[in-house]
Amino acid sequence: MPTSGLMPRVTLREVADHAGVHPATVSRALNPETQAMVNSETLARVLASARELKYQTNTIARSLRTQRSLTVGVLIPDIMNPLFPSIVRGIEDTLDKADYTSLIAYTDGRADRVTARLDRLRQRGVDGLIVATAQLRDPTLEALLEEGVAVVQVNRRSTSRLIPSVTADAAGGMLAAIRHLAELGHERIAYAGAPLRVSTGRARIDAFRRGMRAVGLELASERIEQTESVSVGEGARVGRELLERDPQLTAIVTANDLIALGCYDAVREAGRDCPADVSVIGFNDMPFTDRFDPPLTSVHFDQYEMGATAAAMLLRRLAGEESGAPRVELETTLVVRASTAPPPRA
Amino acid sequence: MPTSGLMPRVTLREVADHAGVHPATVSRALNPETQAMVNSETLARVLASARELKYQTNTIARSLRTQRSLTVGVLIPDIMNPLFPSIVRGIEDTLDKADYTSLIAYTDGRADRVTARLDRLRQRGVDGLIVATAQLRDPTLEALLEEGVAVVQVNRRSTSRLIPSVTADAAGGMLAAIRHLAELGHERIAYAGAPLRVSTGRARIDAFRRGMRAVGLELASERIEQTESVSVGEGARVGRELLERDPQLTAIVTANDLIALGCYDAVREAGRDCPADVSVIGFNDMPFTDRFDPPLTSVHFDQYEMGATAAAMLLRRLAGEESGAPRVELETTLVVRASTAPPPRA
DNA sequence: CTCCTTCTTGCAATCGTTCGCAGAAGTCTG
DNA sequence: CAGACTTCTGCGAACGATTGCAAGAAGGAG
Repeated sequence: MPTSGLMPRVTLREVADHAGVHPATVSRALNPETQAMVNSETLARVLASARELKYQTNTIARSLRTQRSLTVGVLIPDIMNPLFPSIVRGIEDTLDKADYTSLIAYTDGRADRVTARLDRLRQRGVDGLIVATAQLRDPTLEALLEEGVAVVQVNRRSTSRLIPSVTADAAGGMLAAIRHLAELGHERIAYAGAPLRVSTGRARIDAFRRGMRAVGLELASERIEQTESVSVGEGARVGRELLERDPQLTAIVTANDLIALGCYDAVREAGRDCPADVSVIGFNDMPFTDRFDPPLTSVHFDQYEMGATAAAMLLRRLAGEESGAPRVELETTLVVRASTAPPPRA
Repeated sequence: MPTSGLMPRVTLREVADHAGVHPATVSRALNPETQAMVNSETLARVLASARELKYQTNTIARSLRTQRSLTVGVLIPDIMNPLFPSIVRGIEDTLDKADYTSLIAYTDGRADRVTARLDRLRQRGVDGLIVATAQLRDPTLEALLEEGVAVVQVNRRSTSRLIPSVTADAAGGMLAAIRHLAELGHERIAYAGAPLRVSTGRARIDAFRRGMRAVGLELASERIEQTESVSVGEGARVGRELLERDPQLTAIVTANDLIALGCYDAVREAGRDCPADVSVIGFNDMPFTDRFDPPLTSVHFDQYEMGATAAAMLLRRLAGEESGAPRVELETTLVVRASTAPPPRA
């Protein structure tokens, strides 16, 4: 009859009986907050009993009583995108230190799944949420805000200034990318962006435009295009489009490493070479970019750190220590590798 | 006063009052199992009330009462290893269909963290476990088995034949890899393996030995070495070692793509070229291997499928439909890319 | 010796469900 | 029309912890 499941078997009551005290006393003895209330002699006895019986608090029972689950929901668009494991890891580690556990939910970028996942998480009684799926205009998030749910956005953010967020500094990264290309001598620079309905898409195209102006280069609308979704395939499609519209372009700046990979394909299909004929720059500097062929020049930021600070912000909020809605922007730097080179001589 | 948390606010009792019935009736009406017990008229009324009040069951309360959390713990050595996101995704998707949720825990491959994570999961009352961290001799797993906990191993497995597992067919993959090299004309083939304390390390070196014998090639012990851990750095170390011991070797078969990447580095450092001078073959065929420089020839298996079948096995076990301990081996195939070529002419 | 603190512990209610048991209708059979 | 049977719903006790309240003991002040 091996079907005991993993539920902890020894209860508070049993420890109490063993130590000859009331369950309430055991509860107090085991909780650091209330430990001071109990006589040091009894405390020792209770602790000994607990250890002997290998007592473990039943989190479920506690949560029911205290109305706090010590659990945080994490909404991720797609775990297959190599950007997210590092972020998740940062979240996980910091929550862990505060005895919180994270419940991760994947949405595949589909809005209907967002609500479904959200309901699921709510049913499980999460105390707060970290959301990496924010749309620029996101009614779902605003509804959560209305309800007074603790929410923090990571990587992407919505227009609502009331929800805290941790994002990467698009302006700095883009400017560095464009400067780098300009210094190499590029002039006809194209942009392959992410969908405008998410903040990263929006912020990065804005940053691209400003950056081009800043270095005094021409902004031709035929050299700017967005993908429908963030994927290698879409990147290839847009890359082809750009190369067709302006065969003279010598560089493509992208909003994302996956899109950049797609552009590699497009360049190759057009019978050209990266970086000899066309330079390509990515964004995010996801793991293994240095291994690609050619190694990808990309805008880098600390992804682990992004997750960690988002989690820390949420914890502060849950502890009631923070009531504002800070918008943290993480520093970005350009990592130059081999996908960028001087333009071919005309 | 925005601190309501995410706990569902409307309770069964409120729905009952609204519908003019007893809470127990609402409970029965909402549970598919017991729905048949309630009169269709009352059923309709209760359902209407529930919908109107947007009732959502409080999973925590239910779990406390039923002693089942509908939660499964997943132990992963390292989420940063690109092999695991796909597996996790497969697990997640199949659990989801059965209304189970997964609690993911990362161990960083450290044994002490395994027990800590396990205690954590147990406190949270998981119904079963999917373990990707198994050591070949794993007392922890055996202890769990003793306790009658439902456990399934994925990717790696321990020696205990009592615990179900889903792994990749090492023999088939290795043989295909060696055949491929032999056909290209290689003779001095080296092996860079994973640690022998995990089953993948053990199984793959055995498979390598058998494969070499099968095609009639010499098995020189100086051309066989294992890493201490599964990482690019360790792969490079072992690669260097192998190249130093036998500078004449023309191919390296590895137990893992990360190790293969390390071998790329070692080959390059030795002033040689892959694949012109040294061919390299990986194992796992993780995402983006086709993007590496050169694109990596690797032994492939369906990682998503691996996670999915492991989850399905656990679910069956939890439903009491399965009492044996099946050991599923997933088919492996060699994906030939550009890291393998004929050996240089002597 | 009484009154008032301070410390320590026990009592019992509560969190939101589920489920065994029992009872109230209603139906059927002979 | 009595008795047996089915169908439906309510009652109340769990599940395992936490916590406000009260009470007993001990000690000090007046």
